[in-house]
Amino acid sequence: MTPSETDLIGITAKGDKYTTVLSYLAPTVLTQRRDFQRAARGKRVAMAGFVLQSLRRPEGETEGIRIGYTCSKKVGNAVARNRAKRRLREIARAILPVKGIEGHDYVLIGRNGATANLPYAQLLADLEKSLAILHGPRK
RNA sequence: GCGGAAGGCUGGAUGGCCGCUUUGAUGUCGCAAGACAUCGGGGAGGAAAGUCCGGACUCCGGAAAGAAAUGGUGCCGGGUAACGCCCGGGCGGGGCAACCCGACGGAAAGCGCCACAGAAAAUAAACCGCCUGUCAGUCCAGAGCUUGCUUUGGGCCUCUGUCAGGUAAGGGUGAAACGGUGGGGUAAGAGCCCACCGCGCGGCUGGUAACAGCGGCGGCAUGGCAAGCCCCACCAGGAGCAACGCCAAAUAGGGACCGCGUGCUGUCUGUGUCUUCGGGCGCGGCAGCGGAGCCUCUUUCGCUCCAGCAGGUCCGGGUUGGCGGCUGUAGCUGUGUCGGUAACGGCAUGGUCAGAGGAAUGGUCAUCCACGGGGGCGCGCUUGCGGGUCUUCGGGACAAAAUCCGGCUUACAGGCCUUCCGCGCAC
Repeated sequence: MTPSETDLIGITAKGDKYTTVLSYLAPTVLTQRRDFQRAARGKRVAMAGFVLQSLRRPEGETEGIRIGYTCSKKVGNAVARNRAKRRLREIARAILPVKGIEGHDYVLIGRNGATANLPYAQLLADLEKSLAILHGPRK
């Protein structure tokens, strides 16, 4: 995990191969509890299928986009939680490398029923919309 | 055909695009660890679940035996690595049957409890009742007179009451009332006597056994609850893969060895020193004795300590990260064959391809297939049901590995198969 992260940073620093090697830009996944707790203090946007939290990390920490997923027991049993997390991962994989902003931590939270059942296109659109709400006024 | 009983299988399919994880080969980069690319292989379940039992494995507790405590199991025999599981059998209960269900050892070791109701809930007792006797009245006869009372005698036929005794048939209560039914017997009754049933004891026969059958004896003793405590037999040391091992980092001050030092007695062709040459004293090694510690206790064996310390050298508890443990073997399973009623076991042969780790095994779209609802068309007939076809809408049970096996329990849409039972119809 740690070597891949440094490698990724090395290549993005060169800059030029941006579009061809999208997979290089795959966001690092959050695992530590304290990262989730810190992100929870940041901005949040609630959509029908999920809740998005976002926080700009302080200067000097690791670079790149980081993303975490949370599905509590409110979402359902283990099968329902797994399905919700997988759909959240898919929309994050499709949107974040393009629309996400360097140096931010994002946390996607699953919602009971909706995350697993809403149409996929709506989830994609909602994630774009929520990122625009988070980053829009600042620019 | 309808209604059941038992057992087993299955748990959507195909394709396009985009991913995740593991692994093999090749290539590129890199000192290396490794990273990336291309091609190829693998990637949830019958319950993966509940975490309820039994193990494997790992660590901890000095070893073994016994005891106590605690917990569990509980008809008999077999299977198994083991089990509280499975198979077969017995007994009891349910069902017309197929079949199903069973905390199924002991209540004459002891304690405790048995609500309400009822006279009485356990060394039996006696409320109503039934019967016998005594006395009084009633009854019969006589006498007196105030003519409905007094008194004398008789009787026990009828009834009423008091008292004394017999009885437990009947009544009523209850989940349960001190054997049941019938007959004899009696003042009324009663195992008081008899027959059958039940129960107990001992015998024979069958069975490995649980148990069953047969005939004998005993007049009947032993109410129920052990799912209240308990007794008996058997089984269990504790904790768990977040076990545990290794590596690195930073950190904290624990342990081992060396040095100096160390109960008593004996011993040493060890050694130092003193000597009057007998030996004394010190140090060291070994043995014994005593004391202390070592699973809750006891015994035996074993181990450690019995003096600590200014010092020197080495190791490193817990934490974080990484690697291992980690998936193939008491294996599991298909087929054949042999033994066994069966569970299962032996032999031969084939397959065995999840291994994540804040946790992959997917996301999405299309078509099809189950299934459900609506509508159209035509068909059968028991006239409002059956099945056919077309179209449209909905729509996919329960539930996701987390060290691994054997079980149990619980959840589960729809579909499929086999065997058996009862009823109806036809032959």
